Amino acid sequence: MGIKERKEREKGARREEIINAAERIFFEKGFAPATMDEIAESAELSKGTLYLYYKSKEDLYIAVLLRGSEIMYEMFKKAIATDENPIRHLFNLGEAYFAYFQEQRNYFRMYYFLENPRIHSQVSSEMMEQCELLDTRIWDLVVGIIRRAVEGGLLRDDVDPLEAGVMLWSNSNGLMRLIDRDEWAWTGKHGLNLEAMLRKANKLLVQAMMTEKAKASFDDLVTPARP
Amino acid sequence: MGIKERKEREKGARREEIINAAERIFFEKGFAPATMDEIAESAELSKGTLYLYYKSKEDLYIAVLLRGSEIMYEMFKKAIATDENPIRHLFNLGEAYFAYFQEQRNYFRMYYFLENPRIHSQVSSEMMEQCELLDTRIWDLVVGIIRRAVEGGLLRDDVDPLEAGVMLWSNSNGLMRLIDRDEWAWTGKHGLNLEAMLRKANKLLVQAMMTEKAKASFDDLVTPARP
Amino acid sequence: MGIKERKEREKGARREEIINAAERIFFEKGFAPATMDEIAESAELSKGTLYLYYKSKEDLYIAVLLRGSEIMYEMFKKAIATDENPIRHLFNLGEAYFAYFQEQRNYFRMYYFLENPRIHSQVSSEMMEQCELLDTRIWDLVVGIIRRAVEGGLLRDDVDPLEAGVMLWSNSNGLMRLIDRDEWAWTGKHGLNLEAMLRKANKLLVQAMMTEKAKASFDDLVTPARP
Amino acid sequence: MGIKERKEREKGARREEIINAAERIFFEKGFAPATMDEIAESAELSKGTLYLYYKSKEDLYIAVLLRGSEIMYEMFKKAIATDENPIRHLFNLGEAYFAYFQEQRNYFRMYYFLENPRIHSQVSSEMMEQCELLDTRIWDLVVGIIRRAVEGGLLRDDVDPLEAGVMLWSNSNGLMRLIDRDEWAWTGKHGLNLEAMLRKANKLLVQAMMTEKAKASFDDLVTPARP
DNA sequence: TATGAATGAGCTTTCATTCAT
DNA sequence: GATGAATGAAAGCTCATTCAT
Repeated sequence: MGIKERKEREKGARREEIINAAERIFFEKGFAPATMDEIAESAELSKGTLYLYYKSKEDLYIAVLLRGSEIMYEMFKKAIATDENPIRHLFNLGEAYFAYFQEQRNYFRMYYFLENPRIHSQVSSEMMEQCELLDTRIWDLVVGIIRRAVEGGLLRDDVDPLEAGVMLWSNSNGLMRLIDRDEWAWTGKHGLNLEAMLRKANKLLVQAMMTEKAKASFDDLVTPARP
Repeated sequence: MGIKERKEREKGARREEIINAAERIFFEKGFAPATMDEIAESAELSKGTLYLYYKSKEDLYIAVLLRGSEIMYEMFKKAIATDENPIRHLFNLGEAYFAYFQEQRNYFRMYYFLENPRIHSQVSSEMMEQCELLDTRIWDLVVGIIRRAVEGGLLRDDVDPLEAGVMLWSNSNGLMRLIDRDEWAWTGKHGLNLEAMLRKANKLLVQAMMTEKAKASFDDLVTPARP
Repeated sequence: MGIKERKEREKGARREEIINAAERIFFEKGFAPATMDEIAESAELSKGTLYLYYKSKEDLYIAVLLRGSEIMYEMFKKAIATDENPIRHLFNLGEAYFAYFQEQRNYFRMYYFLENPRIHSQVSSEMMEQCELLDTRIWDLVVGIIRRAVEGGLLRDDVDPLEAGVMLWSNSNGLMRLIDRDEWAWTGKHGLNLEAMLRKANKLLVQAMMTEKAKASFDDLVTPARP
Repeated sequence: MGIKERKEREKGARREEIINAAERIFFEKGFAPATMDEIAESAELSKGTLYLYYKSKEDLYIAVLLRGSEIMYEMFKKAIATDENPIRHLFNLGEAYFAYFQEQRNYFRMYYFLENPRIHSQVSSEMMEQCELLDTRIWDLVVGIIRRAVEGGLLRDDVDPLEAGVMLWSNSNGLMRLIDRDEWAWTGKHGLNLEAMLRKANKLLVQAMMTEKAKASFDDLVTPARP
């Protein structure tokens, strides 16, 4: 009975190896320029074997992407695994997202390059489902935090948790893309500190949604629980 | 000497025709799926002639993009060609950008697809220069408005005009991309009004940068000068 | 000693199952588009097992074909298992072949697709032998009938039984292929009744080979024995 | 003005060269095993150029086939370009078809291999039209001869010209395929003269359709006009 | 200047067959 | 005997770019 299990394990391991290889190539070249030949070679497998484990190049891309989302999810969970107040958690999430952006820049880029609709339309439904599942889990987490902040009287009660989340998220993305693509231009030529701006903009948005009471004790709220 | 001028004029006209054709194709298909054959056919020119006027497919793409920036620049200029106060002008610029996003969606998309690093790296230096020139003109305009708002005591004097501009711009972009790509998901499934959110977020950011005095007369500042 | 027999029986049964599956797939898709994977799946066996029982895809194709020939042979035997006269038997065979064509169209088509020389050259010698064996049995049967007709003074004695058989058979095939492939064209566009033509042509050929005596009593000869 | 013509001529010549090369490869290997690479190499052209002149492998196959049909058409026209009687013309056509079969065996085979429906469905409409045009011309010729024979009182007036033509043609095809595939078996092993049988069967069919008057003077009718 | 024929590298996917377990 | 993972060759088609005319 151990045989079946071992086979399962090996199969899983093989899938891992393939993703590892695909990751190396996609990170380096992006989607279109990457070739299945390169990935196969990098995985030290035949091209045919790749297709034994993943239905298409697009699926493989998504599989790598999912790994990135998984990482992000874990980072987010850890960011709120404290007994701090929701506002603090919200800032923690912002920091976690920024850390993800900085530490896992390759995944971040893959996610954005995903915009190419051609990839989107070729992905198998299984992969799609996994994507959506993970997406949902991440959003649930974020929205949950904001809701708690509203319920706790820290954010104004006319704040829609999802709306607030989307607003902060898209604001972050706008600046992150800037940092990713043009940091040299803005920082070097114009002396901007884009990272600080990102934090500032988010802080402004959050403050604008806070109740008067919360604003009054803002420093307390956003100071790490244990210095 | 008239001959030389005529030749110049004709050359310019031919370049226009080519961009017109390229635009039609790129708008319809995006970068990669568009082919030089299609563009040549649409321009009623031979493929070889295309290369006589533009060095590469990438250059052609950028040429179309530049036209979009030109349009944006004109819209921006018009948006501040009133004798309103700078805060009002700032909101006008925001609206102009949103109008550009809505009315010139094709250019907006082309601009973002530009992120693909492959395109970036193949563009000729002449094109690059033109891009930067136009970029500068647009940013000068935006930054100028914000500077005047600071100088006029409407925005706090610790506000860096460029920083503020970039912040508002990237915040807008983040939400615009969302609208462009996933509006159906966020609006349909979750009932969000992304357009309203965009305006709200920008307003919050601007308010957060306003002086107390300006905030007090906010409604006056942002009400159109003459109804 | 029972063990060996059981094993034999099981082996035979397994071969049957495989042919059943191969048949389903080949009938549906033809030779080239059918894949060993599909056949294996349809047989609920592993691909490797297929190769344990049949040397190649081609062999499997021939194995299915043989089953078709077997059916044809049985139909032919039944067609002459009456105590009618040889001319009647000859027409019975013609009808049997047509019935085979109509009822077992899939086998008929497989047989003709066999013309592809690629298949031919990959078949194992064992399969080839079986093919020839069955072929011989069928031809013996046909030739036997014609010989009896000659010996019985119904067909002219300058008629070579094998030659006559081949003539009738190839004439039938020519029209059957037409029916199978292009019936809609000839029937629909030109109003031909290809089935009637097939019968007519064969009848003409047989009549042309009959003795004067037999021709005189043609109607008696070809009227079913018992109405 | 000569330039345009020369270009036209060269383009035509290039198409010819490509067909020549395709012919060599298709004759040797058949459709599926032939590769565009081989054809390109044989044509001393790049693969891309092939696709400049022909839309697909299938189209190229049909183009070669059309050449075969053209040859057949010319042979048929020549076969009846005498002032002989229609019955004689009919036999001439039979001989011409057999000559085509013998001398242009490769084209004959290509035509039959065409049965593969996969080829059929991929052919461009222009090619299809050309095929049908040529087909029609050939059939018009055959049917015209038979009609004249009926009108001249040589064939019975219940003979449908098209039906008679199809009957003779499919009968011929049945035997030709046999000759092409299995001559060695039937001739070598069983001593049949398939070629003679083909002539005999057709003769029997024609005779069976002749009027009594014509049958009486059969020898006169089918003896070449000028020995 | 304008043409358009020619190039040829490049890419994903399929599948019969093998072989270690 | 049975498995099924792994192979790797094969193949059609596209397209940006060049260059002789």
